[in-house]
Amino acid sequence: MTTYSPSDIEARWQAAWTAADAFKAVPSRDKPKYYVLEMFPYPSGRIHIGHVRNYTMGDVIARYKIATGHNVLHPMGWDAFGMPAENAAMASGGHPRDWTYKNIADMRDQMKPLGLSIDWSRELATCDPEYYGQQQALFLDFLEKGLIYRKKAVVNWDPVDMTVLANEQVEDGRGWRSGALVERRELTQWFFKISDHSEALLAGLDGLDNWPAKVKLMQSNWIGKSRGLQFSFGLVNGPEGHDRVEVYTTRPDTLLGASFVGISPDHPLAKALERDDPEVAAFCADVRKGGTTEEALEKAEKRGFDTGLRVRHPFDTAWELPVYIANFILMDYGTGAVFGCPAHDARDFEFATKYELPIIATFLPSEEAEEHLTDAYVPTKAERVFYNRGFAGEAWQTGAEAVDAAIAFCEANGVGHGVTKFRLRDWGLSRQRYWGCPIPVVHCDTCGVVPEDKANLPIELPYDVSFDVPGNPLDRHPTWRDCACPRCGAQARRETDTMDTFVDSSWYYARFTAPRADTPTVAEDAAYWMNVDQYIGGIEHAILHLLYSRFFARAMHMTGHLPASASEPFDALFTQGMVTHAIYTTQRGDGRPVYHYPEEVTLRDGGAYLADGTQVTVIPSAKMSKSKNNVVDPVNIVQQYGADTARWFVLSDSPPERDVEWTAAGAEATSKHLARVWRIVDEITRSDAVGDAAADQALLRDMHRAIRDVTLGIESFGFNAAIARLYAFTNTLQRSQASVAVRRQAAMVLAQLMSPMTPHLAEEVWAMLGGSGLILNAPWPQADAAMLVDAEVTLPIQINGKRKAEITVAADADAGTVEALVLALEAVQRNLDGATPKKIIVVAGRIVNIVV
RNA sequence: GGCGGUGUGGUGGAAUGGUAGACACGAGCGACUUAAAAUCGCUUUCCUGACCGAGUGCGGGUUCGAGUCCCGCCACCGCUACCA
Repeated sequence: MTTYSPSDIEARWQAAWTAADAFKAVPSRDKPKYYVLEMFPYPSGRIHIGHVRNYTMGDVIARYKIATGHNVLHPMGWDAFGMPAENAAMASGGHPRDWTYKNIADMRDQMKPLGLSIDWSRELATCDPEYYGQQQALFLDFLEKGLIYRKKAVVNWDPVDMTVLANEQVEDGRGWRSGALVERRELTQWFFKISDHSEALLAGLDGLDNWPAKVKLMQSNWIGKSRGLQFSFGLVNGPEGHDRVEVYTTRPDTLLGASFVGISPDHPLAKALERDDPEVAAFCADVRKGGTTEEALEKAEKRGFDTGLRVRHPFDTAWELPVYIANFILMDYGTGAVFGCPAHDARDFEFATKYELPIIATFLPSEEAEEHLTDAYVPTKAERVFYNRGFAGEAWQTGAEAVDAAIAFCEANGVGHGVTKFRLRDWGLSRQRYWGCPIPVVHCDTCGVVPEDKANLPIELPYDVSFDVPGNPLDRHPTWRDCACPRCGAQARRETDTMDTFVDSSWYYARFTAPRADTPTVAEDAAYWMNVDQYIGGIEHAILHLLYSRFFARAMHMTGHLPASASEPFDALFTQGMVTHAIYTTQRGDGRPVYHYPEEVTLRDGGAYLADGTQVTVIPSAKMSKSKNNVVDPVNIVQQYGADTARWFVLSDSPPERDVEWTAAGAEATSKHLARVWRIVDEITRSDAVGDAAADQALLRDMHRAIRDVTLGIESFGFNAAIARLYAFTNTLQRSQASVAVRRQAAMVLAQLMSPMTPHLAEEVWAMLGGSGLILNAPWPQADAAMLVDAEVTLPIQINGKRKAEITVAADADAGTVEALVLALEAVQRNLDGATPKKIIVVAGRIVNIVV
């Protein structure tokens, strides 16, 4: 062979790894274990370049850990349940199962050429009965432990598709697929009691030192802990059965600024009024109909309905406040009722202005400040303000102090009590769909809701279903639904709801430790492999997936499926950025955009043009999207340049947490660089040059520095920095006049340092240079500390902070010596121009600064 | 609205408070070649012929020394949202 030929090299080394069973993970006490996991993919049918980046990062870590003597677990699976499979079945008449397994096979075929160090013997799909049967076992254990319960809940119901929709599937009040107006329906559904663990899930974040602060913050905001006062207003003229309105507030210090009470249209009191008053009913119906999208809410005007009811202020029974039903009050937060304090809340201010309600300031920025407000005054709680209508604490205090004082005062005076609330609500897991894990319970007329016997698991999805009629096919299946009650044996009905697919992904990391076991986990294996040492995935899963997984790990511990030490299952988390690509667009005559494929566009003179010379607008760094014609298909890239080029490119240039832009020129350049490495090595194998000792030393010194820098780069997820360093080391090697023996040694180290990123080329080069065995198993090179120390250092010399000269001195020269040498320099004397230095700062090995 | 992040050459981006622009892309020049491609070498922040000088979004500050720390703005991006 005379040139670098990736297709040949890559196939050969992948076969060698497979033959050696190189990635099979087997527990062993000889080495420390290391579990690296990338978020598993949804089997859409095509891998995306973003997957390549995600899995390459995991692979770099995995291969580096193998080289540093770890026993590595690096598994792969498929998040295989979910709507797209059913949508495909509805659209083209196939079966979700066939569609899914076909996609899995296709994607596996696309992934294998990437040469990832995956233990494929542990592969699983969440739609395998082997997997979801164990998930059903978990469900039953959770149910028994009280971690799951049933309650009525309002859902978005699509009357045409006869299905429940997630919030994000509702667009402008209509179902995203059917376009039908979505109704709010109350259904009895299953819930995980995740809210019981709010405090623990919040506190647990503190220990996650190797998680991005951003993700922890997002979770913390989502859990939403708040401290406030809950109390009730006495109703003066309430309807039958209603003598008070319970409210929750985080600002009890503003109680004397109350000017109205607002209740949600879904509040029991509103519902009571609705029954007798058509006007109230009309208002509530109108509000409920309003769009639920963010934009609609943003623009929605504050609207209220004066019920005519009055409440008494808790501090002054003569003081009465009106009760409004208002469109901006949510039933499912707090108590579904608030007291409005227009002076210190923007929403209440807008509302009060519209309905001409009093605006009473309770605190002001200063004692002299104007009491009449033109806008809500809402400083942060940490700010110290003057309470002109304070009732607890000092006149001058921070909002936080005032809240604490107000709660204490109210409790002492029998007005409500301080409470801690969480925003986090219980996790509804019921989905009225076919392609999901069946909920293993039975409805019996005599026994009620009865859990299935574990012996009957898995409750398998029936294959003989059709999607030609809207609704859940399980609901109308002729036989599957009918079963015997596990308790009394009488004829009963199976639950036809299936589980939210977030359930599937909440414990797969644990299942990977014993993927074929006939229990959800095996204590021994879980104890050995857990926790995940490094988890890698997209920031889009920062909240739900990671929070649910943390909850599941705790619940699995409570039910004996995981050790307590695995309650926080992911020791370290890394969230990687996307791979983007420019969009090329021109305008049609009617002004609508036309998107062009990258291969149709030529770049020249700083502009982009079509073949006919039309100038093209370039939108850089856009998310890849089929409709914008800017998707780069990894399969094409691997065919054209090889997997090593794709892997190297997605890691280079940009820091891993940031987006990286795929450019054809960049891929081309990467490929050339890898070919250059191959050529350098090829030349070394045919050379017999005798170098000089100085060149040998210089090359070896840079080699040891490269070992240090690349090792640090990989360990700190600085893959782009590691790659930059490898370029530099390659340049040094190429230009080196060192002897063949030393250049061979340097080239072998280069191969090792490159091996996590470009494993195939590394193996090839290693073999060419006469390395023994697989480079994969060769121990990671160690930097020799003695080679990292220079005898001399070059220091920049600044005068008043401006660089004016430099000096090379012995590395261990003391400050006095350096100072004398510096002052003697002609360049320094010239720049000083006769002035006397006031002070000379010598930072050893760094810099000299002369102050005049 | 809230929370968070980011602003550095033509481009992607480097820089434990210590020589700003590593490394790469692109561009330019040269060598090799009949020629091109490939390859190799050199140049490439701005101003200047060169020196000098200026320079990390803008304005201040701390420091012997600031891209980095602090204060106040501006712009862009992400997440989140009537959460009482």
